[in-house]
This record gives sequence, C-alpha cells and structure tokens, in this order.
Amino acid sequence: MSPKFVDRGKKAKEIATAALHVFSQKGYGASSVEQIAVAAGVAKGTMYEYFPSKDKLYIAAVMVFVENFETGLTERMTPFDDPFFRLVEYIGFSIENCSMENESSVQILFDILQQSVLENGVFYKKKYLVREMMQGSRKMLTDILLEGVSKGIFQVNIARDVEKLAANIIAFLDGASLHRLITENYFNMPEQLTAAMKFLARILLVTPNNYDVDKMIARAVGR
Amino acid sequence: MSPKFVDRGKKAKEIATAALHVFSQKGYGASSVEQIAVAAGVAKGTMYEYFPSKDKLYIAAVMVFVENFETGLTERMTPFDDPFFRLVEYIGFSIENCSMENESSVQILFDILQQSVLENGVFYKKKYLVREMMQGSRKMLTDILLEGVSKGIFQVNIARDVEKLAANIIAFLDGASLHRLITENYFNMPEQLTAAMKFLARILLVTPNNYDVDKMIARAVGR
DNA sequence: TGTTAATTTGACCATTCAGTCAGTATGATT
DNA sequence: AATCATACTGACTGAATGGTCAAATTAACA
Repeated sequence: MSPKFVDRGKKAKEIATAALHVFSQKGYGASSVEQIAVAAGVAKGTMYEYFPSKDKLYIAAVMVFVENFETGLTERMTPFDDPFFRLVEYIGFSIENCSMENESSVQILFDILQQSVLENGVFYKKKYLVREMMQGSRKMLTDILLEGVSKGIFQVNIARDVEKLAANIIAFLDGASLHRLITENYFNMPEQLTAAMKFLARILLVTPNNYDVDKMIARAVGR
Repeated sequence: MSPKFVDRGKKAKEIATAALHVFSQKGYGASSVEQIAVAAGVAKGTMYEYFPSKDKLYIAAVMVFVENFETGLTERMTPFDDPFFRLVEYIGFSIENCSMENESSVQILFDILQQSVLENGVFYKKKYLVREMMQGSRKMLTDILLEGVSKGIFQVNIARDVEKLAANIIAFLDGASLHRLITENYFNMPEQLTAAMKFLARILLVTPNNYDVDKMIARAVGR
C-alpha cells in the first residue's frame, strides 16, 4: 500500500516550458495540445492531469516566460553600477531578445498581447494578469531611472514623470522589436537603438559627453 | 443569351470591408468564413466566388485597412502647413486609432503583425507585403521630417538618418498603442504622447520655445 | 513477489470549420 | 415569355482538435 510518486510541481513546470516553446512558434490558436504533449514527451491525457484546460496551460507557459525574462534581465544588469550602463544593458537585452536566431521570445510576447486584445483571447478578461506580469520589468526600469537621478547622473526633471518615461521606453522597445521582426534586414536593430539611445542620452544625462553611446551599445550587443 | 451582371470589383470590396470588421474583432484564427459571410450578407459559397481562400480574403481585408488608414492620415494632415504641426497630427491620428471606442483599428494592426511573425501566419512567408503596405505611412513621416529640415524648422542633423528616425517614431507609436490596449487606463495615451512629444520637440525643433506642445496635443486629440 | 494507489495512456467523442459542389435564382437580351 | 450565362446558396465532406475516461502501467512498500 504505497503508490508511485512523482514531483508534480516539477513536472508541471517541464510541461509548461515545453508548451512555451510550441506557443511561441505557432501562437496560441495554432498550437494543439497534442503537439505540446509530443514536445513535452507525454500523452495528451497527461496534459490534462496537470492543467485543466489549454487556457490554463497557456497562462502557465506565459508565466515561465516572464520568469525567464526577468531572471535574464536581472543577471545582465547586476554587474553594472552606473545607472546609464544598466539602462544600456536593459536595452541590449531587448535587442538580443529579438535577434533572428532567438525570435521565439518576442513572438510569445506578441502572442500574449494579441490574446489580451482580441475578444476571445485567453487574456481578454484577464488583462490585469498581463499588467501584473509586466510590472516586474517596468519596475526595474523605473528604479534605474530614479537611481540615476539620485546619483546625479540623470537630470532631475525626469523624476517627476518616471513612470511615464519608463512606460514610453518600454513601449518603444516593444514596437522596435516588432518592426524588426517584420522588416527583417531593413530595420537594423543595433543601429536603430543606437540612434534612439543618443536621443535618450541627451535627454537623460546631465553630462552626455562623458559617455560614448556608440561604443556602449556595440559592447552591449556584441555579447 | 445575356447573363445577370454584378460589379464584381465593388462587391469584392464590400466583402473585404465586412471581413475587416470581423477580423479586427476576433483575429484571423478565430474568425470563421461563415461569420464573415453573415456579416457581408452573403452565403459562404459566395465568399469563395470572390476569394479563393480565407488567406486571400484576409489579405484583401488588410489592404482595405491600409487604404483607409492612409486616406485618414492624409486628410488629417493636409490642412496644416507647418511640418511640426503635421507631425503632431500624425501622432494625434495614432492616438485616435487606439482610443477605446475605436479599438478595432489597432487590433487588426496587431493581428497583421502576429500573422507576419508566427510560423503558420498568413504573412509569415510574405513579410514583403506587410513592408510594402507600411511603406506608405512611413514615407509620409519621412517627408514631414525632411520638409521640416528644408524649411529650417527642424534641425539639420536629423536629415542624415531620417529613415531611422521615422522608423523609430513609428515603432514607438505602435508600441504605445499596444501598451495602451493592455494597460487600459493605466497608460494614458494623450499624457504619454505629450511627454514623448516634448522630448521629440527638443530634439527636432530649431526653436522649441516657439511651440506650445501641450496645447497642440490637446487640440489634436480633442478633435 | 504481490499489492495498491498514483500516474499515464491513447482511443474516442463532440464540435468546429475551410472548402466543395450540385442545384437554384437572377436578370439582360432576344 | 423563353433563354442561358452568371451569380448565389447552403448542405455536405473531411480533417483537425479540445477534452474525457476506462484500461494499462508504474514504482514504493510489505
């Protein structure tokens, strides 16, 4: 009288990770539970043992994505002290996340947004979930900006509307990632971002001339 | 010996317009041909009389969208002479296109992008089509910028990388529209764009103090 | 090794949907 | 009114897929 036992939490996460792969390649609608089951190396029935529906499975997969994203972002920024360097890293991470070799990351992001916007989307009635999930990385950015102000590196006046500025920078990065995917070689991400960063440098920094933006971007991207 | 006759071109466009409505509400995947047929007031069979497949129907619908978009944009900008005013109108049009009362317009935009990015999307192998369709509005923006330079209103140095600047502005606008849809009231579009426009004004204008950006945005939005 | 409950499986069901097609309706022309 | 090519219809088909469940498998323990 003692049954077989598996670590259900761990297995659920494995399945969710496999699901993330498939969902990012094909999007929610075109990914079948069967496909995901194959990718996860289990039978379809097992999927429903761990997740009650395709929707819930998707949400779990998205949560894995957000987790990975934030971990990657944090890892990348921690080595740097100067807020402006951290900002460049933040943006560099966005570039990498939409490089052609590694599209899936942006693709799932847009699938998430799609699912929030369309009438019958998974997140249509649950936009608060998406907002919550996005809060993490926005907070990181806000913190960088405020830190820059308090260290006297960024101009004081940005502190008043930090939230707005952060939201705008993220909006721009997402838009840029997106255009990069569509326009392929026509939209050169490092060049575009270098251009944008130069503007940003002029707006943010107290002493713009202390930084060589071109060199910083080049280094951040050529990781 | 003389058959019934209908203006097939006109009817095709009517169907495509109805299709655009449905596609913007539900996205490509979740819109059924039957639904579109009902919306267009014809039978499903008739759809296939005018469009050989759902994909082709989608492309036709998207073309209607792009056409409408460019017409609207042009109409809105023509009354203005000053390039900076035209720029504000350009951006104001983006705001309107993502106001909550009129979401469909942004929604179809993101569906298009989704269809370009996902493996099995309608535009996945036809990204050039999307590029072509987007060229129109990008050209308008480039023209505004160059005109501004040649009239001595915008700084000369932006002329060198106009294309990049234009691409970045559009990327930002798209990203902003997107975030607006998800974050709903948390992302206040006019405020966000006013903030962004102020930065842009400082970067673009030779004499920023000649313009009252707040007032201009307020007017452009309160149309 | 046998027992037992947890775990896994995949055939099956019900539904949805793109696309087809045989037949019906239309209306310009004679 | 009769003709007939064009236009239109909607029932049908075949394939895909979300979700179920009875039966098979597994592994901890006695």
